[in-house]
Amino acid sequence: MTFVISKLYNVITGIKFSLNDSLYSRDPQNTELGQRILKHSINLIDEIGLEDFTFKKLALEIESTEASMYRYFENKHQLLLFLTSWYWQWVQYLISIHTLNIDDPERRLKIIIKSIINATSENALNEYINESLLHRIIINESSKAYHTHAVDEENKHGIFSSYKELAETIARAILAINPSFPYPHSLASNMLEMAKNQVHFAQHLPRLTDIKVPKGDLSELETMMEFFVMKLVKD
Amino acid sequence: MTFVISKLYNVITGIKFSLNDSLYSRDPQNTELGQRILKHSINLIDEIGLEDFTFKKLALEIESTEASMYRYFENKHQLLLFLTSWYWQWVQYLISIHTLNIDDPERRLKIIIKSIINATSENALNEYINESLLHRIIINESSKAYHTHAVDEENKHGIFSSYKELAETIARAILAINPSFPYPHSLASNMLEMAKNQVHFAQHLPRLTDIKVPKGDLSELETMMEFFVMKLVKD
DNA sequence: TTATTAAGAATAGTAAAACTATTATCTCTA
DNA sequence: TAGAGATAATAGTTTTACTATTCTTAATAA
Repeated sequence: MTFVISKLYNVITGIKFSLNDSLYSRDPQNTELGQRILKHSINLIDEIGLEDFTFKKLALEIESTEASMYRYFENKHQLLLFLTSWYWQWVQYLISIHTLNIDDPERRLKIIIKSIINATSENALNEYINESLLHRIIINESSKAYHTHAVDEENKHGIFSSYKELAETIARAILAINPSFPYPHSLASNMLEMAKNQVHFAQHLPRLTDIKVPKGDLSELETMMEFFVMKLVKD
Repeated sequence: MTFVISKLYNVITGIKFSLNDSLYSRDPQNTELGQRILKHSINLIDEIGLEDFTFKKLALEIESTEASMYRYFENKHQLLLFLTSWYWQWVQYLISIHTLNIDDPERRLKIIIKSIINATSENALNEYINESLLHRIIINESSKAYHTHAVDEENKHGIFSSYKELAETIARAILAINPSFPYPHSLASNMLEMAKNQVHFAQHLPRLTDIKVPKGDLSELETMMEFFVMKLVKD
């Protein structure tokens, strides 16, 4: 019996990404407490927002201690960086799966758009990350990850590489359709930002958008994104 | 002599906008200390970033007290909201001047693009707001203004109306070119966001863009924005 | 001229956030 | 069974983000 419990203690379930060392003090994916930190921080940030989120509140939720949180992440900003990186790797992973045998460049790009937008509804088959809530955090909080005075320093440590690699993937797909398109990287990053912002606007500042997101249904966003991207990319 | 000093004390110089009541506790544009708060907060936020910025440091800079800062703004988030609102009203004002006698819709939209991008180089003729630094703050920090758990509450109080009115102006200009364009508001907000993000990326995460901003020269951004917008809007 | 008001300064707090350090305990593994 | 690694428990410190109160001075209105 104790054997089962002690074994359970170390079981790592589902998908796990290799993330840059600088995104944590100790990799939370590898321990039970680490996974609980991820799970509950996603719940709590979604619930009260990053500003009001503290390690003390998180520890209370988990029934652990503040000090234990600090063994995994230096501060809540690093935790946010971890969560966003994880998310972008997840999107990258979904794109690679869904475009595996697709040769038509236009179909590829459309699948990429779909993957960016619907990453939330696919299940990572790990128990500690709720992609749907994480998606909401990405929409609401992720811009804070790179809008900071420490961007350059953090960038040197490779903190943003998953985001940049995802943008590179999209840029390549754009060029596959139109090799002379002059702004593939700008369009790629703009697609990612637009996918976030337009949902946020639809939900909070509806005069800033023309789409609706009824009950989280993102199909209007997908139609619009396709319209924008295809009109721009095609000759 | 005392007369001159006491009179100087109350001189309000240059342009002044009427901003929503909820953006301050006491309108900083109306007093000497208020103007110094605006001026030095712009300098200080630009220098150390919003995260490290505190009213204590600001008071030290101004040689006033923390408590006095709180008589103008409830907290630093409200100060950020004030600065961003001021900036968007400033851009709106520039657009209205520059498009005054322009009837050709395409020329109008191009002037709008130019105004959004080059708002920084025009002088407001008031001494307490440095538009160039403020523009950098907008680029680096303004997204934090509406990415907060209190968006809905703040939106109810009309906090974001200058941004929304500016977007509405742009949307109308888009429809003037192509009345059947299906996403005028989304394109308008995306233009504003893109103008910020692409500069930020060029300066800090260059793999996310194709433009360069050498020594703050924004001409490549303008060319790209025109390309994107015109290709999308025109039939 | 004086009384009133408003602006700002000075002082002195508090509560919470954001950490850090130390020691103890517990469990797994060698 | 000893040692390593993970987590807990405890107890701090510093800084931030405020609030409250009193005092002084300047502007203004009667």
